[in-house]
Amino acid sequence: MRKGELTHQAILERAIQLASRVGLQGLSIGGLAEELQLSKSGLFAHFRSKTSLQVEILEAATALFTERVIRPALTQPRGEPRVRALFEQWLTWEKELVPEGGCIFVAAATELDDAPGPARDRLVQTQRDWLDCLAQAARIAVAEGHFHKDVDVEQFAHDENALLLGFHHSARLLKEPRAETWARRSFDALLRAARPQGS
Amino acid sequence: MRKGELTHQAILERAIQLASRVGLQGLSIGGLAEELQLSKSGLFAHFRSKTSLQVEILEAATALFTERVIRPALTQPRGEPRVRALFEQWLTWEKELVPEGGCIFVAAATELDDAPGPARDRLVQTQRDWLDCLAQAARIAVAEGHFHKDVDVEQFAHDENALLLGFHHSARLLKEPRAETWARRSFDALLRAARPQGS
DNA sequence: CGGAAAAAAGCACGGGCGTTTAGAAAGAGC
DNA sequence: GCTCTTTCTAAACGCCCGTGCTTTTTTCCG
Repeated sequence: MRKGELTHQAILERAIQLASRVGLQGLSIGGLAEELQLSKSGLFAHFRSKTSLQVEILEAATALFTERVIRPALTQPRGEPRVRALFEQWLTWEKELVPEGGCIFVAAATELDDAPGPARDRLVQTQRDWLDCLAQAARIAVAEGHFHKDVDVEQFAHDENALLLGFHHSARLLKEPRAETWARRSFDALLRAARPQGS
Repeated sequence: MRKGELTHQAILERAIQLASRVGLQGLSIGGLAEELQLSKSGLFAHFRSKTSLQVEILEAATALFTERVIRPALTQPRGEPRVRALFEQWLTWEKELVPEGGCIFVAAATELDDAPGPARDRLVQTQRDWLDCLAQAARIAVAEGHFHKDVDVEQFAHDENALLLGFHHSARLLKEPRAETWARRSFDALLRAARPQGS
């Protein structure tokens, strides 16, 4: 009973890496099994279908994301510092994943946007939660007086997320060295505009 | 000699639609042939391999994009109006493609970012050209005095592109009704910041 | 209209896919 | 240490993939 759960976890860990590179659809059970030195059917037995494997990958990735990005940011003081930390943690998350394919959610987003099903549903929920998290941090910044009263926190969250997508695009596809600089500068401008009376 | 070129074109047209939905990798020759009521081998004969089919799809899509997005924008007056037009034309392009999977370049970007090869190379070139185009429009706006002198036009182009990616994400994955409003509002803010002395 | 050339179809291949089933190896608890 | 259960393997399935080869159909031109 313990051994099973252990390999199950190990499979998911490796699957997240592989899926980041080749996508959730591109990931093949045979290929994943080979990487783990496991038989195809042995691996398959852990998940009843490829779809549920995909869903479990997304769930495991969400848990990892929460721990690596959100939790550290929550240790920062309420308000702008925490807003900043969320952005920085995400950049770190993406950069750490560079060798293995970048943020899996970004990859999955365009892959699943036309593919109805449980995997898509799960991804949508994760993305909504993430945007809510960003918006909530901004809301707190308003409450703390770090941002001015009429900042539209949902718009702010959307803009912030767009910058993250832009970074992914520039860094991963175009291999643009200035990507990080650009992302930070844009985010600074976003913060500046949100603060009371300009800077 | 003429008939061949005709079907070749028809194949690419439909392939762009299909690839927008299922991706360049997900697109299968058999599936495409069936949609066109053509034999698999008959279709295959037009392209010597799947890779070159993918490259031709990207090239055809680039031509379409140039005609539908860039050319109309170039009819607008130099400076801010043209910058605006590029943004608006892209939104139109994306919205027109909604029923068939959204902008193929956005889909291909995350799909190919870890897949070295001719298709990726072609896509990178297209994206660089697009960013250059955005930057050049901004440069003209600076020259015309619509934007202030020390606007970093490459940063501007990057930010604008990030907003477009954000729109795609919100509209296609999250089906967010406010996506378009958000995108326009962000872009307005971008323009406002670029104009001499605030508004 | 007839014959050369081009285009499309038909068929078969080797291989990988997701999935199923039956059985071997390994682990757990008494 | 034996037994029962869990975990893993081996082999096979039907299916679709990209890709060649051969043949038939269509198109073009003198």
